[in-house]
Amino acid sequence: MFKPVSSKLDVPAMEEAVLKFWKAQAIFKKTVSKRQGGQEYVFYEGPPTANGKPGVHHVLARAFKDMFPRYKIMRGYHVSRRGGWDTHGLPVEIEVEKRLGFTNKSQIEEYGIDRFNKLCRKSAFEYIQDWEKLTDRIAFWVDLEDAYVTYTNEYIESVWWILKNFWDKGLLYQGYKVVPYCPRCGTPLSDHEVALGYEDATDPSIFVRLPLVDTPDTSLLVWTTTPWTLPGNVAVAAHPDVDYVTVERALPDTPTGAGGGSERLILAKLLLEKVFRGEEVKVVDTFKGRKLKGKHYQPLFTFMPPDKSAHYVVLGDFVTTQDGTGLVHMAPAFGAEDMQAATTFDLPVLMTVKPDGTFVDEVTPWRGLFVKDADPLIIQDLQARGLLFLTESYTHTYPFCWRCKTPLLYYARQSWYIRTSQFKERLVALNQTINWVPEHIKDGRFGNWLENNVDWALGRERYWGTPLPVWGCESCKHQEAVGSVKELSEKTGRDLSALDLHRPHVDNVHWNCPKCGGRMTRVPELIDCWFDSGSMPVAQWHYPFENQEKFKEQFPADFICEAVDQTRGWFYSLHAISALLFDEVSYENVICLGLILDADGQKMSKSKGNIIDPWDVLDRHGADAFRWYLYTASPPGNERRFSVDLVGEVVRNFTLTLWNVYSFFVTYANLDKWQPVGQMDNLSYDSLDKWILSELNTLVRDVTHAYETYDVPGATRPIETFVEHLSTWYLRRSRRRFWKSESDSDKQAAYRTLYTALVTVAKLLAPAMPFLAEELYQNLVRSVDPNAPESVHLAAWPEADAARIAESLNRSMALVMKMVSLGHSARQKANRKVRQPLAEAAFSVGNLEERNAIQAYADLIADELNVKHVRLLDTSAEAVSFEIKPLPKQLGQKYGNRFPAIAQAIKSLEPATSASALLVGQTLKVRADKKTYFILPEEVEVRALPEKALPWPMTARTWPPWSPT
RNA sequence: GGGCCUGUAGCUCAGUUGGUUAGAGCACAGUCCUGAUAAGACUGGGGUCACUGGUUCGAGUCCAGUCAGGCCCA
Repeated sequence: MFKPVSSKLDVPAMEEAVLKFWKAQAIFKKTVSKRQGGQEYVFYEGPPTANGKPGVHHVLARAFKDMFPRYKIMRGYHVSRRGGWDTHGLPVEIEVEKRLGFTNKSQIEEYGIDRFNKLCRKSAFEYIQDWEKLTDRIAFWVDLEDAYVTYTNEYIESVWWILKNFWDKGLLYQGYKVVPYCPRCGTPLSDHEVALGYEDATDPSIFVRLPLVDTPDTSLLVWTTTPWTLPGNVAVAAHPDVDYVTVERALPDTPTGAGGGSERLILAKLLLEKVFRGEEVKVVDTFKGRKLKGKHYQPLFTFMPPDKSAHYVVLGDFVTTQDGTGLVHMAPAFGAEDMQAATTFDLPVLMTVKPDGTFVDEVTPWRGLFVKDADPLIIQDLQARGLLFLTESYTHTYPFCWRCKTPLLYYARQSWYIRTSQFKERLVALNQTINWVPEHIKDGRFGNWLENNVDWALGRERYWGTPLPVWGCESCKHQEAVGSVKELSEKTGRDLSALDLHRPHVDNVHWNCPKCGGRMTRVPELIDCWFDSGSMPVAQWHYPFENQEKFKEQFPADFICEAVDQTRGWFYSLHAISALLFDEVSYENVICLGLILDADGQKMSKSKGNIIDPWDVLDRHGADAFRWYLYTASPPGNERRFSVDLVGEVVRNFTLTLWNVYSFFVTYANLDKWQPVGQMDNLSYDSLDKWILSELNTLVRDVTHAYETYDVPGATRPIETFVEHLSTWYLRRSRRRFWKSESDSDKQAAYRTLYTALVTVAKLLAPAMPFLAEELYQNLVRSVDPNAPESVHLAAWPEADAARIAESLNRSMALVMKMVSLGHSARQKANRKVRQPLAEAAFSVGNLEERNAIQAYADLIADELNVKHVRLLDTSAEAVSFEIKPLPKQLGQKYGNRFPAIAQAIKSLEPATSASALLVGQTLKVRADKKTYFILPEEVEVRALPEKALPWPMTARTWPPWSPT
């Protein structure tokens, strides 16, 4: 006996019961332990920060992360699924700062870094119980008991080992980085902070002449909205492949008395109109930008003598012809691209501005003046010297400090870098071996990001994070990197194994400089916390200090999965670190998820108040429906609109349909005391059984293939279609077989077929709907077979039986369903209820396979339509009217632009004559455009129409007339 | 401002290398069925395929541009 099943289903209650069962029997642990020795399948969990409540987007990621390990376990693989927590970084610090009411970094130092970091450590796990509860409820099976935590000494030590490795290879260096910087607060701002402060601002927009040294009366014309950066100018950039022109223009009289005459200006050809706006200028020369390379110009200002060659034209692809003149003024201290160019071309960096945002003393006229306030004075100066071509104002969005509203400056600060750009080629090549879902990320967003790789800016001037393990001598500047605690102990001669590797403790570790005997002190920086998470393949095992074997076994990952915002985050940091460290990829397959939007397509955010609490969904509709919705609603890479009601639809449409079939089966199987014993081969299956078994095995084949290729909709949507067919066609058509009193072999076959379908569906469903699958499995399998695996998640994945797949049978039944549907439609149109028996349904179908199908299933169709007879029409004899439709695909491709005329000519022929010729395979002769064409039978479609227009719609090659009794 | 993605029915989504009259589910209305009944069958209304232009005999599909939304970067 199966456990009796109510046709009513309380989803959340069922799921809670399954959860209890899993917990009581430690099923998750068994899915790991029972596969010991199986081939390893490696999944990396991208560590979340648990200092905020988990939301719907976390359910999304975890649902997708969960299904593949479950699938692989059913295929016999061993999957560790170790969890992890990301605990460092600015978000944690900001949270604590807010709580303490701090607005400024110096307050943290006054408060004490030690105390501050203790609070951060706590805050990082603020919501850990929420996370654990949700993870449990949605059945994301991940090992949280043994999760790695990025703030542990072991983790940090492994990160240090990586950094030391990079140091030894010469990949770690100190350089300038241009950062958004608030001169009032005296601190750089993170991207996150910059994003808070964008406002519309009006700045000067000026065009300036830079006279060429060796070409008289000729100047480069450059454009800037930050005149204060001009004293820092060291070069001008031009695009090598853009067309530039030299123009000649009459020089107006000027206040300086330089009146009359003419001048020559150089600028991009495309921007002529924008710059001169109708002024008559004469183009005297046109050339590619690369011709300008190396041309020297007279510096605008000479306050600071450059220590390297400067004031000439360099070439760069970053130059655009959107605005300005196509010649870009470069001040490396005040622009990221400028700094990049300075590195590339070995240009000097002129620091004309002090950290408080005022000019240095060398800039004599404006010394001590806030740079933005100096803009008008600089413009005046240029004007007076005849160097100003044009000045106006320009409104654009510009970042301001979110605390104090001071305009931010882009300002060069010293920072630490990793030479990733040196490995660009390898990063790109390795990426080509990764399977990206969706595919466009590989060469699109991620590929572009790698192509434009710049060195990884590693340093952070913060408190709560992994300290950069570089010590420098206070006197001779000698620097050393430290790769382990042991090494640190050896250097200091003290046992430091108990040292907390965070600030401020590591800052208090000193030793004597081996070069000069001076004091070695750690550099102040922490590292970017993305480096922490990207180190996870190594650091989660405390490799290489421990777990050598474990690491080898668990690297690289077969599968990772995160949302698209991780392209430059975790996806990159994992990729970059393993490429530099091992010259290998760290993941082979990756699903990159789109973001979740609210029902109006807006991003969910706390400030908009449009956050959906995942518990609202779980409590109403359960985890299975939630997961199923996420898998089936749209492809994983798409953004998705989300609402609680959409999940409810899954329950009504899919869960309940399947449940109805299941409860029907259990009800009647119990009445008949039917048990799934004996062989399934020696039963007399009827055609319906054979069909649904064929569909079932097709389903197994397709779903398996989809799982193997990380195609989530392909692994789920077909199950919906199958269950729909199982319920509304197989079961509806087979009910009488279950009801009848005698227990003949037909009934046995029906039970066996339905049972097989349900059990197989339960298994196919297990990775996606783990609860419902378990519920079905326990009752259908475990209750009758105590030797079966204890859980569906320990069962073997079904194998498709190719011998049972009959594609032609699948096609035939699809046709039969369509015929029946047309029959119903005809009844409806003619107002003949199904209850009223009719004498005959006659079908006109074209090809032989379809004719055979209708004959084979004539009884079924007759029963379904309540007619005495099903008959095939003999088109040539019975259908007295024809329509000839030219097929554009065939004729269009063959005849191109003559197609419309030919189509017209075909239609104007007498249809009956054409049809009779075509139906016996003859060609059709038509004249169009004074030419003769021979139309082949396969190039047109012959439609048979009933003699008089009947009131139901025709579909291609098919129509069912009826004759009332 | 740049890169990538998205835009098809009220909602969620399909739509093959360009090819007949653009589909499905849900929702709504009507009819039927009823020994699964919070299920099922059929019908109907509902679309300027975001917009503009181009290529083509033919564009939801290809190209260019615009608009809207999203993410990342500046």
